Amino acid sequence: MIKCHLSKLMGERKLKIVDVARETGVNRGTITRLYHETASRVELETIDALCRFLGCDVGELFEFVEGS
Amino acid sequence: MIKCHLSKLMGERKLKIVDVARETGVNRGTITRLYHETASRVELETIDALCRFLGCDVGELFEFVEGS
DNA sequence: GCATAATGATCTTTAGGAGAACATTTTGAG
DNA sequence: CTCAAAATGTTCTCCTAAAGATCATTATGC
Repeated sequence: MIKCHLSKLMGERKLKIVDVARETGVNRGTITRLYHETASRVELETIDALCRFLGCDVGELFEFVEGS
Repeated sequence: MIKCHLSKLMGERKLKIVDVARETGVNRGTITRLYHETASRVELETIDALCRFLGCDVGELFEFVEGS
Protein backbone atom coordinates (compact mmCIF):
# COMPACT_ATOMS: atom_id res chain seq x y z
CA MET A 1 0.00 0.00 0.00
CA ILE A 2 0.94 3.64 -0.38
CA LYS A 3 1.16 5.55 2.87
CA CYS A 4 0.83 9.32 2.99
CA HIS A 5 2.88 11.03 5.66
CA LEU A 6 1.29 14.44 5.35
CA SER A 7 -0.09 14.34 8.89
CA LYS A 8 3.34 13.47 10.26
CA LEU A 9 5.09 16.19 8.24
CA MET A 10 2.48 18.72 9.28
CA GLY A 11 2.74 17.67 12.91
CA GLU A 12 6.50 18.09 12.92
CA ARG A 13 6.02 21.62 11.60
CA LYS A 14 3.00 22.29 13.80
CA LEU A 15 0.94 23.24 10.79
CA LYS A 16 -2.84 23.40 10.61
CA ILE A 17 -4.88 22.13 7.68
CA VAL A 18 -6.03 25.67 6.89
CA ASP A 19 -2.43 26.88 6.85
CA VAL A 20 -1.38 24.27 4.35
CA ALA A 21 -4.48 24.88 2.24
CA ARG A 22 -3.96 28.63 2.22
CA GLU A 23 -0.21 28.55 1.58
CA THR A 24 -0.27 25.90 -1.11
CA GLY A 25 -3.45 27.04 -2.81
CA VAL A 26 -4.69 23.45 -2.66
CA ASN A 27 -8.32 22.95 -1.72
CA ARG A 28 -8.87 22.39 1.99
CA GLY A 29 -10.94 19.27 1.34
CA THR A 30 -8.04 17.77 -0.58
CA ILE A 31 -5.59 18.48 2.24
CA THR A 32 -8.07 16.97 4.67
CA ARG A 33 -8.36 13.80 2.60
CA LEU A 34 -4.58 13.41 2.36
CA TYR A 35 -4.22 14.21 6.05
CA HIS A 36 -6.66 11.43 6.99
CA GLU A 37 -5.43 9.15 4.21
CA THR A 38 -8.82 8.81 2.61
CA ALA A 39 -7.60 9.98 -0.80
CA SER A 40 -7.23 7.37 -3.50
CA ARG A 41 -6.11 9.65 -6.30
CA VAL A 42 -3.77 12.64 -6.33
CA GLU A 43 -3.09 15.47 -8.74
CA LEU A 44 0.62 15.79 -9.50
CA GLU A 45 0.06 19.53 -9.08
CA THR A 46 -1.03 18.89 -5.51
CA ILE A 47 2.06 16.79 -4.76
CA ASP A 48 4.16 19.53 -6.30
CA ALA A 49 2.60 22.24 -4.13
CA LEU A 50 3.00 20.16 -0.99
CA CYS A 51 6.63 19.24 -1.66
CA ARG A 52 7.47 22.85 -2.40
CA PHE A 53 5.69 24.15 0.70
CA LEU A 54 6.96 21.46 3.06
CA GLY A 55 10.44 21.47 1.58
CA CYS A 56 10.44 17.74 1.13
CA ASP A 57 10.70 15.18 -1.65
CA VAL A 58 7.97 12.90 -2.95
CA GLY A 59 9.45 9.95 -1.09
CA GLU A 60 9.01 11.71 2.24
CA LEU A 61 5.38 12.44 1.48
CA PHE A 62 4.41 9.06 0.08
CA GLU A 63 5.89 5.72 1.05
CA PHE A 64 5.45 2.32 -0.48
CA VAL A 65 4.75 -0.19 2.27
CA GLU A 66 4.91 -3.88 1.45
CA GLY A 67 1.81 -5.95 2.10
CA SER A 68 -1.97 -5.64 1.65
CA MET B 1 7.33 20.16 -11.04
CA ILE B 2 6.89 16.47 -10.44
CA LYS B 3 8.93 14.26 -12.72
CA CYS B 4 7.98 10.65 -13.38
CA HIS B 5 10.89 8.30 -13.92
CA LEU B 6 8.88 5.36 -15.17
CA SER B 7 10.51 5.45 -18.61
CA LYS B 8 13.96 5.44 -17.03
CA LEU B 9 13.12 2.60 -14.64
CA MET B 10 11.57 0.61 -17.47
CA GLY B 11 14.57 1.27 -19.71
CA GLU B 12 17.00 0.04 -17.08
CA ARG B 13 15.01 -3.16 -16.82
CA LYS B 14 14.40 -3.36 -20.58
CA LEU B 15 10.68 -3.58 -20.05
CA LYS B 16 7.98 -2.89 -22.62
CA ILE B 17 4.81 -0.96 -21.92
CA VAL B 18 2.73 -4.09 -22.53
CA ASP B 19 4.86 -6.04 -20.06
CA VAL B 20 4.31 -3.52 -17.31
CA ALA B 21 0.61 -3.27 -18.10
CA ARG B 22 0.16 -7.05 -18.09
CA GLU B 23 2.23 -7.72 -14.98
CA THR B 24 0.82 -4.89 -12.87
CA GLY B 25 -2.75 -5.17 -14.05
CA VAL B 26 -2.72 -1.45 -14.70
CA ASN B 27 -4.35 -0.29 -17.93
CA ARG B 28 -1.93 0.11 -20.82
CA GLY B 29 -3.16 3.63 -21.52
CA THR B 30 -2.30 4.61 -17.97
CA ILE B 31 1.21 3.19 -18.28
CA THR B 32 1.59 5.01 -21.59
CA ARG B 33 0.58 8.32 -20.04
CA LEU B 34 3.02 7.92 -17.15
CA TYR B 35 5.74 6.75 -19.53
CA HIS B 36 5.36 9.88 -21.67
CA GLU B 37 4.67 12.08 -18.64
CA THR B 38 1.34 13.27 -19.92
CA ALA B 39 -0.54 12.23 -16.78
CA SER B 40 -1.55 14.92 -14.32
CA ARG B 41 -3.37 12.69 -11.87
CA VAL B 42 -2.49 9.26 -10.48
CA GLU B 43 -4.33 6.59 -8.54
CA LEU B 44 -2.45 5.56 -5.40
CA GLU B 45 -3.31 2.00 -6.42
CA THR B 46 -1.40 2.54 -9.65
CA ILE B 47 1.66 3.86 -7.81
CA ASP B 48 1.41 0.87 -5.49
CA ALA B 49 1.33 -1.63 -8.35
CA LEU B 50 4.28 0.03 -10.08
CA CYS B 51 6.43 0.19 -6.93
CA ARG B 52 5.69 -3.43 -6.16
CA PHE B 53 6.43 -4.61 -9.70
CA LEU B 54 9.54 -2.48 -10.20
CA GLY B 55 10.80 -3.09 -6.69
CA CYS B 56 11.27 0.58 -6.03
CA ASP B 57 10.04 3.26 -3.66
CA VAL B 58 7.77 6.17 -4.50
CA GLY B 59 10.73 8.56 -4.45
CA GLU B 60 12.41 6.63 -7.26
CA LEU B 61 9.30 6.78 -9.39
CA PHE B 62 8.37 10.41 -8.77
CA GLU B 63 10.76 13.24 -8.09
CA PHE B 64 10.12 16.78 -7.03
CA VAL B 65 12.15 19.12 -9.22
CA GLU B 66 12.47 22.76 -8.21
CA GLY B 67 11.29 25.36 -10.69
CA SER B 68 8.38 25.93 -13.12
C1' DG C 1 -19.56 33.37 27.76
C1' DC C 2 -18.91 34.83 23.44
C1' DA C 3 -16.75 35.55 19.01
C1' DT C 4 -13.65 33.73 15.83
C1' DA C 5 -11.16 30.33 13.77
C1' DA C 6 -10.49 25.59 12.49
C1' DT C 7 -12.25 21.34 11.31
C1' DG C 8 -15.67 17.96 9.78
C1' DA C 9 -19.30 16.71 6.71
C1' DT C 10 -22.01 16.96 2.62
C1' DC C 11 -23.43 18.38 -1.95
C1' DT C 12 -22.66 19.62 -6.95
C1' DT C 13 -19.65 20.37 -10.69
C1' DT C 14 -16.01 19.03 -13.54
C1' DA C 15 -11.44 17.47 -15.04
C1' DG C 16 -8.96 13.74 -16.37
C1' DG C 17 -7.70 8.77 -15.50
C1' DA C 18 -9.49 4.16 -16.65
C1' DG C 19 -10.76 1.26 -19.99
C1' DA C 20 -11.70 -0.28 -24.60
C1' DA C 21 -11.51 -0.07 -29.46
C1' DC C 22 -9.25 1.09 -33.67
C1' DA C 23 -5.02 2.74 -36.39
C1' DT C 24 -0.27 2.65 -37.02
C1' DT C 25 4.29 1.13 -36.49
C1' DT C 26 7.74 -2.23 -35.35
C1' DT C 27 9.61 -6.78 -35.25
C1' DG C 28 10.84 -11.25 -36.61
C1' DA C 29 10.25 -15.55 -39.11
C1' DG C 30 10.12 -17.61 -43.50
C1' DC D 1 10.89 -8.73 -49.43
C1' DT D 2 6.44 -10.30 -47.52
C1' DC D 3 3.40 -11.28 -44.21
C1' DA D 4 1.62 -11.84 -39.60
C1' DA D 5 1.81 -10.90 -34.92
C1' DA D 6 2.96 -7.93 -31.41
C1' DA D 7 3.74 -3.42 -29.56
C1' DT D 8 2.69 1.19 -29.53
C1' DG D 9 0.01 5.30 -30.59
C1' DT D 10 -4.50 7.50 -30.81
C1' DT D 11 -9.07 8.50 -29.81
C1' DC D 12 -13.38 7.70 -27.85
C1' DT D 13 -16.81 7.09 -23.81
C1' DC D 14 -17.62 6.36 -19.03
C1' DC D 15 -17.06 7.16 -14.31
C1' DT D 16 -14.77 8.37 -10.21
C1' DA D 17 -12.86 11.38 -7.04
C1' DA D 18 -10.68 16.11 -6.64
C1' DA D 19 -12.19 20.81 -6.59
C1' DG D 20 -15.02 24.15 -4.79
C1' DA D 21 -18.62 25.89 -1.95
C1' DT D 22 -21.60 25.70 1.97
C1' DC D 23 -23.31 24.47 6.50
C1' DA D 24 -22.69 22.19 11.08
C1' DT D 25 -19.70 21.25 14.76
C1' DT D 26 -15.85 21.67 17.55
C1' DA D 27 -11.63 24.15 19.44
C1' DT D 28 -9.22 28.46 20.82
C1' DG D 29 -8.51 32.64 23.19
C1' DC D 30 -9.97 37.17 24.64
